[in-house]
Amino acid sequence: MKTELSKTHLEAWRRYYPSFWRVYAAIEADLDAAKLPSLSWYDVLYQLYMAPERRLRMSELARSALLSRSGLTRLVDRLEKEGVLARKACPTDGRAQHAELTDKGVAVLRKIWPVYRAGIAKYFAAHLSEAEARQVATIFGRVFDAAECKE
Amino acid sequence: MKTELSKTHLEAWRRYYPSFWRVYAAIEADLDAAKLPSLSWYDVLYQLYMAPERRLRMSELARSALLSRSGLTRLVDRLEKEGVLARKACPTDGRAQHAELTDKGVAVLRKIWPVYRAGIAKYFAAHLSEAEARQVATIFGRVFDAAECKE
DNA sequence: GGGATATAGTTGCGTTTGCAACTAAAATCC
DNA sequence: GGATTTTAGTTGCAAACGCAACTATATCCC
Repeated sequence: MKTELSKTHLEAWRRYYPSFWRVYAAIEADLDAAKLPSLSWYDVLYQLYMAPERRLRMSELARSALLSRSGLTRLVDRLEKEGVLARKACPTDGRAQHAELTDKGVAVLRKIWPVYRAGIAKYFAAHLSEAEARQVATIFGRVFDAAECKE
Repeated sequence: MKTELSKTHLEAWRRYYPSFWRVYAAIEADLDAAKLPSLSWYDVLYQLYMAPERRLRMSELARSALLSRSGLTRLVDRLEKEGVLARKACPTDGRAQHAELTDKGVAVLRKIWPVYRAGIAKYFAAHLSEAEARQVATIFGRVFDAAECKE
């Protein structure tokens, strides 16, 4: 595994890293201003929305929503209390729980999305040409896949 | 301010956003495994290291280290307790405090950097050609600058 | 120059998160 | 098939952060 770092690559990181935080904070601020839940909610609900039967096991959800297992447990506690998802025991594995999106969850997702989309457009997409967007997708798709398995 | 979002741009976001979290988590994990302080420490110390006379006002530091003012106050509390920086009253403005990097702070910075650099190389740079790195720098420089002033 | 306003930093408090330890249910192994 | 190990999820606890309120100093404006 190579650990050298060219000046060019370092420069790329030095711009990429803080820009992410700014964009992220700006989008969160917009959601908050619209009295909507934060991106962590959206991430979980969206993963469920995409999943077959709108349900996932807790551990799968933790992985795809980029949270620790304990972090997810607490987040699902809050989401369940709000009624946007429900825990269901897994019929085939007594240890497992499924988190299942409710209709209310779908509705919440649909309320968040316009604001989220506008944030992505304003703080991110507005500064990329179509060609650049394609490149960014390619590059970070690669980065994402490589980071899947640790080390 | 445009808020439409092409499929291409959306796809770019959908790869960019989670890849950042994975890379970030992987680097933090490496730092933690090496019993080194986290990136938030590095960010603050590095900003001071780059600043004239290795010192910055709290509010400047908060902005450049991407933290809220209160968050910075607490972080500087911890850093000061570790002796890697020191608060100094500002001679020209009785309200202001300077955070000033100590020699120990420089030493800590130098201990963190090799691990951080290796993380950037492994999880990020290894997946970008030189040309792509230049483009990423250009693109996210633009994104960063635009996000400077809200709305 | 003195009262109103703005700015710098800190503090109280609540929220969110992760690690490590724990419980319970598979899966493995002899 | 019963003991051991692994896996799924939860819980105790502490760390880190942000918002709103607060204190102290500076600036503005008449």
